[in-house]
Amino acid sequence: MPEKQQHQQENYISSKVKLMEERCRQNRLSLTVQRRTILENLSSRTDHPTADQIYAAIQDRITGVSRTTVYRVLETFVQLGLAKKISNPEAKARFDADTSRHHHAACVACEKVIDIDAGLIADIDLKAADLDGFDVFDCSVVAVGLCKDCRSKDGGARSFKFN
Amino acid sequence: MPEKQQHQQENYISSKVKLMEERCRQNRLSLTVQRRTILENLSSRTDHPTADQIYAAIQDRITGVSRTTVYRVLETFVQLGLAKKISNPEAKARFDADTSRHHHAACVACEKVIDIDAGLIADIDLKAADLDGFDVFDCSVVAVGLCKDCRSKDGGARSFKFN
DNA sequence: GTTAATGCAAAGCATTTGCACACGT
DNA sequence: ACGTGTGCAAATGCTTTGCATTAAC
Repeated sequence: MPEKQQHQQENYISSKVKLMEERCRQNRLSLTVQRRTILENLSSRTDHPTADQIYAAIQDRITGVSRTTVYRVLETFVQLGLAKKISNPEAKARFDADTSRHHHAACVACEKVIDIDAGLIADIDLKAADLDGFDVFDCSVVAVGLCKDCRSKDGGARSFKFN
Repeated sequence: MPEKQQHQQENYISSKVKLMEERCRQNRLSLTVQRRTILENLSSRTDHPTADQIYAAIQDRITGVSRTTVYRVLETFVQLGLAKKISNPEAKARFDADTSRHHHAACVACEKVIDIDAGLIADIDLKAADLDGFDVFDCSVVAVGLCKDCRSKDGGARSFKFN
């Protein structure tokens, strides 16, 4: 890695860690070695690792970390807005007999999935995007949020606060 | 349900079943009660059920169906292009320290997830869509396909053939 | 000193697999 | 008859939970 790029990378990671420290203080969460190490690892990579891949990667840095901790810490990061969990609200496969192109909105509270009519959203044009040789079979929009019913029940409770 | 709507619904379901029969014959797959019942159930609903929800729903229609069969039949339907599996390529949570809006392309073969720069895709405008009171926190495009590497390995093998 | 976080082992779900039997063709 | 599909039970894999111990504030 060229020197300059490496410096930028280090800056990025340390600013991420600083942000975490700030948000942890705001929410009376402890600053632990595990949280720092996991965030450093996650910020240093762009491959969207699974919890287990992070667990494997930090073994040599902290001996004796448990998988459990990795899962818990990552969940905390998501709630603190420091990381995103992708492609998976509630890790269950859902099926749809409607194979025509349309989009989905998933409610984080009740797990309901509603359809969004494709005609009402401008066509997604992937042509301009750099897909690095990716051959796209299917492509759709996934919105994540709170449905009408759950919205009226709890104002969209976010566990932790941050700006 | 109004009479007319019910007729349309029944037509839709039976045409789905006919399509399945056609594609099963094309691929030397047997026409079984289970396949018919599961497809009828899936086509009659718009709530994107999980395998287990379908399993529960068909209990009174075929006593003694097994969960296993429901999973297997649904998988077959996906391969026959009769149904879609949504929000879940490989049911594993993946994390991303980059919380800025961007999109993802997931490879069905190697499970790799690559980023698509949001700037290169026209902004998704959900305003026109009928979201039925849904409060969207986050919204992104998920593309599913074959990455460059896997594309060169196997030509994008599809298990079954259909038009 | 309190409160919160960690590690361990065990439990919990969703999903898959191996194998014998039953069914569709 | 033959090949496929099904059901069962057990296995697998990811993730969560309860509880005692340890670390952070």
